[in-house]
Amino acid sequence: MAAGRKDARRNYERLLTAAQAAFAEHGVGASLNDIARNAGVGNVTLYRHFPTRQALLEALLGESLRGLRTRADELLTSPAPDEALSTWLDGAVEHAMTYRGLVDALVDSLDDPASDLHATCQAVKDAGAQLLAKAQQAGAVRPDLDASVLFSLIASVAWASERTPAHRDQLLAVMLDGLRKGASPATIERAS
Amino acid sequence: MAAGRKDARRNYERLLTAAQAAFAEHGVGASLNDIARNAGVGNVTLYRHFPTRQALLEALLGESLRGLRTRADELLTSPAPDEALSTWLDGAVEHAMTYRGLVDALVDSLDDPASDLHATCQAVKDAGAQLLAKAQQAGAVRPDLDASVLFSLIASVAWASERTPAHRDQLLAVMLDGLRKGASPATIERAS
DNA sequence: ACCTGAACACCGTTCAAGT
DNA sequence: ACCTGAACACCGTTCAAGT
Repeated sequence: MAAGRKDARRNYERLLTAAQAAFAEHGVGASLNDIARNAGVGNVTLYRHFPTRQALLEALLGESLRGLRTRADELLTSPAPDEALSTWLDGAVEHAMTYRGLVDALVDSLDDPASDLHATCQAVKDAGAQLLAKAQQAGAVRPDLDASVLFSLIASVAWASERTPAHRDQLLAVMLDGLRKGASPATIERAS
Repeated sequence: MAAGRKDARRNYERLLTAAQAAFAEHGVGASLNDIARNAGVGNVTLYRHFPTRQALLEALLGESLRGLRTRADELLTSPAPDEALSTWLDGAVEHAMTYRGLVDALVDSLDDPASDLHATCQAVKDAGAQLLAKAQQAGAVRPDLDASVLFSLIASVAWASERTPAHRDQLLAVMLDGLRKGASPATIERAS
């Protein structure tokens, strides 16, 4: 959004403001027509600036989500890798709960290289990978997990917490304890 | 569906068959108009038999979901409460993954007493409650959890597993280990 | 009683023009 | 260049009639 006509820039900003309000109120499934109308703009103008819903989410949340990577870099210097990972996971879950339904979009984007949110989600996943690896090297976290599963864990806790906010702390606690190398071995017995 | 006109009964069956196929293919968000059309029936006929989408899901899955309660009763006699709970949770997660998006409907129904799926979800939750209590009494599971959180845990694992089936076993393993009283019980007060 | 086709108010997306 | 109103094909839901 560097150059361009003055009204174009103004419309871009108006659309972001309206989208932020709509997503906050109705979740990420909010009507795009409503967003355009509330921005005082034709619906095609919205589509030109943001070809997909993910593009809108990326514009609104990309910077803040990529901030999780910076945060991970800081936490990598921590002397307690277990605690560093826990702290980071707590923040990641919080970010994934920014809007209702956001976590669905994030998970879908990670699978879809064509999504406008893909690179951002990948950055979050990579940030988690580093903290996970360090905690695993320190023997604080079970070794049979990779960053992909860690992303799923964040998403699952965020998804459930979004629906039942009162459960958030306990869901997180169960996940964190489950990540730690327990006294009981990792393998589970499935009915055969 | 005991009495009624012959064509009404036939339409009811046809709708269930079409709904099952549609949900299996497109998830629980499948078009109701499509279901009616594939059943060779007017759309209003669908609405009369099944006033809501949840009513359709209840008709398709109610019996099988309530089977989780019977299964829990059986498992209550097991001498290993920890294993009994794990086995039951594995099955509950499986049931919640029957259709794409089903877990969303289940969680919503539990919160909403007016939902046609509410009683069924409540039965599942109650079934889990018994196994959870027994495992907690045996000291095999952390005491700071109730059946409501357990339901959220099932739902969260089912939700993530549905999107990434390859993660299912590991997500379940992390949850099960997190449920167990770990060697690092930060949140658990010890009575010594 | 039980059914149906057609209408209604939405949705996302794309069109043909306007300045 | 950048914009807009109107159209298109959908959706769930409800209508006015039909047998």
